[in-house]
Amino acid sequence: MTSYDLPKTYDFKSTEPRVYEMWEKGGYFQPANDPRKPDFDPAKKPFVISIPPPNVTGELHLGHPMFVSLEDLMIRYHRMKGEPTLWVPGTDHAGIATQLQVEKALAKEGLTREQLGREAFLQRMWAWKEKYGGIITTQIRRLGASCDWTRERFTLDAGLSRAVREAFVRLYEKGLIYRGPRLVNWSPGLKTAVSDLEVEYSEEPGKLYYFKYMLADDSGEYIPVATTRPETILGDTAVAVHPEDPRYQRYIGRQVRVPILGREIPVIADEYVDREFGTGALKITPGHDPNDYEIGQRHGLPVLSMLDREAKVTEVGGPYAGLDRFVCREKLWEDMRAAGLVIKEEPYTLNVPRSQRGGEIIEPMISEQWFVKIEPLAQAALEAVRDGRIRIIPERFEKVYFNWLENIKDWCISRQLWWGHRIPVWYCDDCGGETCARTDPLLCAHCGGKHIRQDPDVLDTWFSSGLWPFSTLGWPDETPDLRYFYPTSVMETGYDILFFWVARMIMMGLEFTGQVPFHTVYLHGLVRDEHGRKMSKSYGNVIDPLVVMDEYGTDALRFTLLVGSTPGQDMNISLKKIEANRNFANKIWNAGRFVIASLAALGEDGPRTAVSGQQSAVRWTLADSWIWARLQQLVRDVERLFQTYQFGEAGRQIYEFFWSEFADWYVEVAKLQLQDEQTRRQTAETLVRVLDICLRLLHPFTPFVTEELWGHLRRAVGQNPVLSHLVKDWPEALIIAPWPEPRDPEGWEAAKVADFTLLQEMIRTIRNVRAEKKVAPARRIPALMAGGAKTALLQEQAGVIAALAGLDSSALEIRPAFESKPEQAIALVVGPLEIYLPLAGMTDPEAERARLAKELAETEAHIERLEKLLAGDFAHKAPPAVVQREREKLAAYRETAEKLRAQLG
RNA sequence: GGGCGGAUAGCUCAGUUGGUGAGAGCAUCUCUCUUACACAGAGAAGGCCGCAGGUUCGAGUCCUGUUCCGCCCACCA
Repeated sequence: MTSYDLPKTYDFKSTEPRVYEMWEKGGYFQPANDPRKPDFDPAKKPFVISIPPPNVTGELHLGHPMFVSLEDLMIRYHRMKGEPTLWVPGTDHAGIATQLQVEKALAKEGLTREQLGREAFLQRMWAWKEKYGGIITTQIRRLGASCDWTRERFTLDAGLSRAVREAFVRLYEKGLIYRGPRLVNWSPGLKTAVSDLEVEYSEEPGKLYYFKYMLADDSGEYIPVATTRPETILGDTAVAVHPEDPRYQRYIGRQVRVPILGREIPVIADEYVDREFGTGALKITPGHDPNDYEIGQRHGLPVLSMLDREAKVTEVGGPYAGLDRFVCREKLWEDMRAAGLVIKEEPYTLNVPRSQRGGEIIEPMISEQWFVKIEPLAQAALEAVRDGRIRIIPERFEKVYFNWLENIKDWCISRQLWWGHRIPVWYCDDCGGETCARTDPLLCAHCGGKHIRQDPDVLDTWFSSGLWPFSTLGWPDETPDLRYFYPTSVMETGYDILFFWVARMIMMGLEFTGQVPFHTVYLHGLVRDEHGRKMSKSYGNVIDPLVVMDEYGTDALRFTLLVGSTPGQDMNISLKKIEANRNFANKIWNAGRFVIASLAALGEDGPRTAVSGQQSAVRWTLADSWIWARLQQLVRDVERLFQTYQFGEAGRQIYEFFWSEFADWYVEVAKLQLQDEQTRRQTAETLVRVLDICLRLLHPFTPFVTEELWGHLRRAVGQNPVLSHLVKDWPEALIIAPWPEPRDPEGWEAAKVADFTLLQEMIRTIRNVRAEKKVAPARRIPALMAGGAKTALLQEQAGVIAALAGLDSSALEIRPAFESKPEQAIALVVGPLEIYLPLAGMTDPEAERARLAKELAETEAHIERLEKLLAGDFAHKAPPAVVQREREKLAAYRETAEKLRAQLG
């Protein structure tokens, strides 16, 4: 006999690392682990996901478990379906974020990157990456991610750098990349340009400053102007009024004098000006405001840059040169007040642009930058979603996507950083020509001169991530991987990077490969704390996934995230939920222990049973039939839900089935059936088969506990002389076990389910009364039952009923009907059944009558409602099946009412 | 200014072709250490499904309007 000694509580701590190692070493994460199968079976359609590459030195937060759980779930599901399945892992160099980390470390040594120099700084960067780069992938492994680590990539590695270079050059040659001075969002702290997406606006209290723009003719007249940024007065090159504004019409074309500086600038007319706002006159600073820039272009105004890279005033600002922008604001305003130019200040709520990274105020500034002419790319990307080649889940994000692409502006791709892909363009000192090349050139392509210098800037991080789905598969080379696995299948990521990343991948994928990079985009929501607040260190509400995994196990965390989230919807997480799911993992474990233990008992007398010819014509018990039918229904539902990306609902249904039907009911009945020589074997077999299928269904959700338990089950069944045939075709690990196939329901199923459901109702009713009457749980009580048409069922199930309802089976009497109702008994009616519990001394006739009367009244109310319903339009307008169902309900209520009346009578 | 999402039990949330007695987990109350599990079992209580209209035989589910909360985009000084 086999002795199994599994711990009472699932030990995730020792299990998880062992199981993960087994998977990874076993090669199961690679598309074809079976040596007999070729890697690239042309007959099969592969399922492929590119991981959203985390920042190479980033810290693990709940966003990671979210996407890892979802993607691993899909990957495991498809792998179990036997599809060649590939999940490409990797990390992102994350330009600004990573560079900032290293600069911060340098600052502790009192150093800046400028002091170190570009080359030495980059060495530090790489050293940093080597030191911390492995942490995040180790943590992602801990989450159970079944990525193919042999294909791991990094956005700055040689292959991907070549892809970036190729992409840039192609766009350049096509004329889709250009360089020029433009007004861009400048981050003075980071000293780089950032894209529109990297600017966040926040409402903050500020002031609206009113002042006088004096006419230059010394007439003493002035135009009142209001501004929120007085320091930009130093860069003004015009004052604009509405052409039809009677207040200011006479000034149009005249000159006014810039306060303090005394420069003369024109008064211009432009329809852009809103007469209602402020004073109706607008100062124009083309060098530091996007709208003013536009107006300036229209009127041919000069552009002055009054701030430098660090947001200090330039020589344009005359006496204020060198001052910080905010110091200048104060100082200039004071000086203007002294000069009598100030009218007033008003409190005003500003929408302040801030850097998504550093948080400091973004300053619009003119600078020389590289741009991608995005319009043609955007058109193709719009088309791909419009015509359904790409589907976004949830669908409403398609609208958001359209809206963004339809109003897109050119993409500023250059960054004044050092950590990243350097712009592959060289400038010639001799002829001034520009050389853009796939490999570093030695000579100028125009004049052949050798005095060339590479552009100092690097590319926006998202430029390289935009290539991710194909660059990781070998592009620009036509590798076997690229041919077989591209386009990928699903892009799963957070909705917060729909524009940053998803849209750009689609644009670049279409541009460079002519194909969509994936056919489905699945967007998950953000993870928030249990009251829906954003997690942040300052709130102190951060849940650290590592701590959670330590305390509750990875499966609990994964299951919580998977079951608690709906696509595109933010989710609130709490330790309470994780704890509940830790309990579920333990439930799985213990149900498994029970099944395995039941085998051991069977093994002892197994051969005897086999010899006696039990295996022929096994008659399933009601419970066997019921659980099997319910399981088949579950398999069908789960399949449908997976196909429609409703993973959370699928998880909930498996949970519900496993706990409330399998563990709470079937296992309880099985305890009886295992004691009976007649049913022992089939019960063990049913337990094994149901558990097996449940573990397969659960595996994508909770891979560790299911793999571990399945291994134990497989071994135990394999060693069992009676049932070993059950595991003949089980593979060596659950991760590659075939996914349960849905089958159409068989004819007998509905009736068996209905019978068992009636039994459950009856048992619950008896338990309820026992609890109400405070009958000691251990006390076995007698019962009389009138079964009517269900008498045979009840007689057959007497053992189950007695055991689960706590009845004394020697005092359980089941007949079709009773002539007269027993005295001194509690009467219960469950559908067509009458039950009497003769609890001597515990019954109060008056209370009993009241209880029955109340039940009757409720039943009659139901009858009345249904009669009315069936008499109306419902009967001929609703589908027949629905009407039939209501008719049956009505009949059942009538039967119940009749019994109740008889008992009261 | 434009768009989107949420509002269902005390709390956090499910509820996807509208089908007619509204679900889960946690919390609460009562009982039980019954040989898988106290990270458990049995039972109970708890909900004009935001509000107002409409469509329909039938609405938590579809339409219109509305209130509150949140998010995204745009950026009128």
